[in-house]
Formats: sequence, C-alpha cells, structure tokens
Amino acid sequence: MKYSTKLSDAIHILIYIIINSGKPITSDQIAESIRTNPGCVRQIMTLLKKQGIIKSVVGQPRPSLAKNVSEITLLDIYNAVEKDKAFLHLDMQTNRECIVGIHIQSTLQNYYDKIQNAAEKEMQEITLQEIMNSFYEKTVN
Amino acid sequence: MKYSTKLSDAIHILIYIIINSGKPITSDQIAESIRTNPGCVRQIMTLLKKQGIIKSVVGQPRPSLAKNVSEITLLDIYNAVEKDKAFLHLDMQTNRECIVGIHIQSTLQNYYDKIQNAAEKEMQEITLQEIMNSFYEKTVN
DNA sequence: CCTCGCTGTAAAAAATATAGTGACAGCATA
DNA sequence: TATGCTGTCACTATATTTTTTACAGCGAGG
Repeated sequence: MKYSTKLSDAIHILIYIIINSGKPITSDQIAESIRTNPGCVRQIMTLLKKQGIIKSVVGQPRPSLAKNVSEITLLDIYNAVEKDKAFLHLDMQTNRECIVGIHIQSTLQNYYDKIQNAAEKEMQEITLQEIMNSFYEKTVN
Repeated sequence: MKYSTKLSDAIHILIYIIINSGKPITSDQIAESIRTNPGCVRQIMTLLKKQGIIKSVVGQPRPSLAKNVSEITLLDIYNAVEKDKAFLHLDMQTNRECIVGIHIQSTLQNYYDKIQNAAEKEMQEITLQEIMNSFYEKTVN
C-alpha cells in the first residue's frame, strides 16, 4: 500500500471548514485544496460525520463542526478515519509446532498495547483548538 | 503492501537464537518457525547485524547476540528493521496556492513528532530481557 | 584440494492496503 | 422543474512492502 495520509487530510478538511465557516463549502473546493477529488473528500467527511465530529445536510454545501474545537482531539479524528488501526502488527502465521512460534506473538501483544496506549495518550492531549492556534501563528509569519 | 510484521519477526528471530544458543542455528530452521523462507530471515538478520544487535560469520550457522539482552531495547530493534519509519505521514501534495494547503502540513509535523516521541520513549523502556521473561512465563503455564 | 552447507546480497515477483475514480440516486433550493 | 450538491458504492490504479529466487563466496571436513 502507500502511506496513509487520511489523518492529515481529515485535519486539512476540518481546518478548511473552520476557516470558511459562513460561506458555502463544497467538496469540490476542499478537493482542490488537498489536491484530490471530491469523492475522496466526501468519503473522509462521511467518516468524520459518523463519529459526530462534523455535521452536514444532504444537498447542502454547508458542513460544520459538530463540537467545539477544544473538544475534538487528534485521537478522535484518528479513530474516525483510521478505524482504530494499530501502529504495530503481530505476525499471526508463525509455526504452532515450535515453542517460539506458539508463545512469542501473544507475549508481544502486551507490549504493543503499551506502545499504542502511549501514542494514543499523546494524541488525546492534542486538540483541534491547539492545532488551529499553531496554524494561525504560521499564517501570520 | 500488507501490514509490516518485521518487528515481530525480528524479535522472533532473536528469541530463537537465545533459546538455541550453543546449537547450530540455520536460517532454514528459523524460517520454519516463523513460516517464511530462509532468504527473508537472512534479510532481517542482516539488518540486525548492521545495528550491532547480532553477530554472525559467513558460512557458519552460529549467529549470536552482540549485546546483553538487557541492553537491547524494542526501539533498537524497530529502528534496525523499519529504518526509523514514522507511524504517521503527512500529505505532501496539497495545493500550495491555498492558505490551508501551504501551512497545514508543516503545522502537523510538530504534533506528529510528539506522538512519535511518546511511542519511541515507551519502546526504549522495553528490553529484550523483559520480553524474554514474559516469554518464559508463558512457556511454564 | 574438492565438496558441501551455509551466509550475504541483489534483483525480480507477488501481495495487498490504500488512494483515487466514476457513476448515480436523492435531497434542497431557487 | 431544473440545478447543484451530498452520500454511497463498486471498481481501478498505485505504492511499497514482503516474498521468492538465484548465486557468489566463505568455512569446515575429508
């Protein structure tokens, strides 16, 4: 596969919505900003909508945030678009007749969980509010 | 691509080497335990060797650890086999003519780094010694 | 000195998650 | 009623890894 940029694109979409709130916002416009096509944008937006991060009405080009920016974390967005995908993956096809093959993968799961939790804890502490602030700082300079 | 299981397989190899130290260990044997082929095992072992995690001599089926198990961390192994691959990836093809496109990705890099650091810190605290202990516990039960 | 088994390595092939594309039914607005 | 947009699905293309295959070269043993 190629590297997933869904999280990056989702945040791009959210910021685009925030910045242009009030004006009509079509998936075509957003697609042009991300340099992809409208169908792709709508797919990501559908995932964000399912998680209650954004709101939208069929036929109306007026998407909006469903929560306050300070209540949306990077983890919320990640889980929405990547469906809780883990960073590390076990090899599930090892030889069950070998003592190492039997036990090693279940042993590792515990440690992989710890690593995932550490990353997710960090993601949970980063809000869209914070990202917006950093973004605005950049636009000034 | 499919999910990378290189880290899991690398640890599998290391434990196999530890458990069978003293006996001859061929890449064929290890490959059978992981259920892959010898070439694949040798490629991973080459990466581990480059990082000074294992030692081996051409033509001799006697690989061994190059360090003490308590000095090898999960991060060492990860960096060896995944070459410092990041968990999250920016979308580098956004539209530079759009205010969001210009700034959003560089804004995100900072946050992605934080998340990566949190995960790596956790990985650095997990040693092969610890994994071995957990593994032995499993084999008793 | 020759044979055998193994490692190290590179290049080609297969696998597969993911992005990207295209199409269309249905709602809202004017 | 016509137009523009969203939501959704199925299909295709793409990127990148894993896996496979092959072979040169070293070491050990007879």
